[in-house]
Amino acid sequence: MVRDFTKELGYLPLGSRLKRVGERMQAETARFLASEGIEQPPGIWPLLQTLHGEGALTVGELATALGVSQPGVTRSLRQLTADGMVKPAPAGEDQRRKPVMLTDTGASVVERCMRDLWPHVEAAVREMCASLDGPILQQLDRIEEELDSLPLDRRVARKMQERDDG
Amino acid sequence: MVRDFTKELGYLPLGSRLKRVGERMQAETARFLASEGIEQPPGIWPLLQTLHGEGALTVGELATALGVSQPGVTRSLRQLTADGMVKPAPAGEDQRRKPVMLTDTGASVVERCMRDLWPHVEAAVREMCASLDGPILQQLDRIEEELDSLPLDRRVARKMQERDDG
DNA sequence: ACACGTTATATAACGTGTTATGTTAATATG
DNA sequence: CATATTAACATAACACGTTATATAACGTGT
Repeated sequence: MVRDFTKELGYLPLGSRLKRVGERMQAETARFLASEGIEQPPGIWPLLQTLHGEGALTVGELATALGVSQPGVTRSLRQLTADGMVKPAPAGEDQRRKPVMLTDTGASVVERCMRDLWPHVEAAVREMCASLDGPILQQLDRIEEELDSLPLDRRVARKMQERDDG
Repeated sequence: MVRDFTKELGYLPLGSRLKRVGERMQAETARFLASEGIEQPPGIWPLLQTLHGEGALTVGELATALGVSQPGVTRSLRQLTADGMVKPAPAGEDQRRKPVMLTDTGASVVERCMRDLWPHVEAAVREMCASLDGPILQQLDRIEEELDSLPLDRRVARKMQERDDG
């Protein structure tokens, strides 16, 4: 068995470990969503949520708000447009600016998530983190252990079940 | 100005935020390393460190130890071989297995990092996290604030300077 | 009116991760 | 021994992020 060097090097690999744990949580959340019939990739939700909250935004505004690159937003919007989730919004005077907004379909998908799914995801994550305390490295250790013992999609599904039972 | 929805949704976007902060720290560490003449991408160091600690490992052993996909390891090793950092290791009886090990060049690069660079990176990260306390979401908020006020490469460079001065 | 600098977005190219698949070697089974 | 199954790794294809660049639109100064 190979030693796990990331645990031996203290704070040195903190960035790497944060990234790994984050990706793992995103993947497990996506697995749960897929089981609920929602196939959008994990990274798209900050964008959809922001559009839902703000109404119409341009590529650049989204990129700045989300802290991602502009071509990445362009690409995501191209896909979401093809999926019928977003559409061009009424433009102002400046023809360079291309505001977009959610379609009715997109809005109803986001609203369904906000009403039916996110509360359980949030509760499952919060509950998993509730007993965590101390330095961030220790908290990461513990989150990894928790996910090893019960992945996030299973935790959320259990939350849904409690709701159905209660 | 667009509202930052990730901060409003509590624990829901924890995975996404962990990933973002982790990537940011990795990018800033890579910037520091580049300033020291080391151009290996951030993701390669766990692999190099593991080879340095273990001697020779196969693709599958590395993939399992690092928690990444086997083709990803294959690709990384292809590049590292081209860079002269790793080479094939003496094989056993099983002709399917292709163990690799660090070259002398690779080992000396890793050792230079371990001796001269990682201690400062680790100290900078540890110092940045030293005053953090409480739930992980709050710690992430604080790390982001710390990185906003002084990026990691600048923190490490400062650590190097203190060493030079002291 | 025109020249030039800046802004907004699309596109190109690249890097880095994954899953799926193909090939070869080794092992298990009847 | 022959065949089926599994293991190990390379390769193919794709997804998703980035930086660099191209193009169009806009603003400013002369």
